Amino acid sequence: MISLSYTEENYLKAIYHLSYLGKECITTNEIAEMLNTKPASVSDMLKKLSQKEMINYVKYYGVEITDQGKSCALKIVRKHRLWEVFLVEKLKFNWDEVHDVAEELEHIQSNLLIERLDHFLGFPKYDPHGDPIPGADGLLREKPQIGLCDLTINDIGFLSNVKEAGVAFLQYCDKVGLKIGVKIKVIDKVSFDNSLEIEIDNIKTISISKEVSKNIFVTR
Amino acid sequence: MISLSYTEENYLKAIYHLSYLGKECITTNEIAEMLNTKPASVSDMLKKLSQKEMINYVKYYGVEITDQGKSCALKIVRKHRLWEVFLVEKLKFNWDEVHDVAEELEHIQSNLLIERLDHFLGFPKYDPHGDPIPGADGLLREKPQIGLCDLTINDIGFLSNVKEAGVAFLQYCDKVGLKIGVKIKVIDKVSFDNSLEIEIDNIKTISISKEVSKNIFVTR
DNA sequence: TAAAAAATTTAGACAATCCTAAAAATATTT
DNA sequence: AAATATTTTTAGGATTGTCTAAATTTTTTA
Repeated sequence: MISLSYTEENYLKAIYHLSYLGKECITTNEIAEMLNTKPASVSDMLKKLSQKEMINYVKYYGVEITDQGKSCALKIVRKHRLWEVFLVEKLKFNWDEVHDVAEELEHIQSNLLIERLDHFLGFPKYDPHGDPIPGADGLLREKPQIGLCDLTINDIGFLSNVKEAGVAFLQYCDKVGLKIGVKIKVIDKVSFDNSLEIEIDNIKTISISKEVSKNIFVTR
Repeated sequence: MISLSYTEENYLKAIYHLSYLGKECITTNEIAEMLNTKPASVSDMLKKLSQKEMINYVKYYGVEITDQGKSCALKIVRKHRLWEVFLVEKLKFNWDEVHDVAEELEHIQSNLLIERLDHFLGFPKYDPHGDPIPGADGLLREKPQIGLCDLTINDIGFLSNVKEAGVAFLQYCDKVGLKIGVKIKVIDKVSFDNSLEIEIDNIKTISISKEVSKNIFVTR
């Protein structure tokens, strides 16, 4: 088992997340932006991760994660999401408070720890934001989900996932009643700005902007 | 609040633990040995910790922890011991498995996390080895305890603490039935090698060496 | 398609932390 | 108290990861 430093883990995770968005090729600038660092630092690190065969790196062209790299990244993601569940379910954190702490906890090295934690939490399948938790086998089982912005009038879905873990966004969701599991019905779509009028749990109707609807996913 | 790096925290904690043993002055070599590093590295770090006013450092003479340093160290110790309780109570670790993981977890930076963890665990006063957990106020409340080796024949005590967190020692304790809370009665003391014959919980009688009895503490 | 703009990499420095080897200070022994 | 031994510090170098500035490559634009 190849071991990665704290920093290498963070780079690999960023590359994983970027490649997860369907991009075929990830650029140096994207990584730098995601990690709040400079492109020059990214270039240095790409060489190292390439040497460790976590990525395929072609100078000036871009980066692609290898199977080994993906497997390592998924282990980190698994830890991150399990810790998020712990923080929310057991320690009563709000879903907008967990990210930074989980960002630290995900680097703790102990298989026993993480398997026991998984057991303790009752083998959860999703984290507090609705993201799937990779299994101990390193597999990510996804449920098919649709962006709220892609629904049409009278479509119904159940809120399954929010992308964008920012505090402001999550607090906004809390405020208007957008929680994992609520039933959402699209009442109207304003073609001018692509804002949506939606009904939540048959109770209340609110209007949300395109920016918000892009970050919310539902299952049908 | 002055912030310390992961490494600085480890040095400070080592200095705290060494000074806790009643030493007035801690030497470079002792620290190096405790941290499995070289004296030269220790000298470098002492300069830094001295600049941050965590210690009083007199070249060639030795080191003394300041009030500020002690307060920082106690926060780390608090985190370490709370995590140990979590691992044993909630995740069903054995007491000989917790040290290394807690050694990592103690560096996670989040007051909210540690206060919520404390709450979740029911505000425990002692860790799985019987060591007192410093309060959120940074105070360490101790119970008076006596080394098992200092008891005399027919004395009775309750096992409250084991020093020496080594795996081998803790597994030995498990094997012979020495757990926190058991009642110990001194049956005989062999003057030749200072080994003890003790009765545990009125049930069984075993013989333990001086080395073992030195690491076991009881309350009366 | 040639020039300009943007992205990327390299070169060289810096900070933290570690090390080895040598120098300096302290402690011990005779 | 001088010689020896031990401890501690300094000097200088390695490593990891960061950065800025300059050089290089790719992309865009005119």
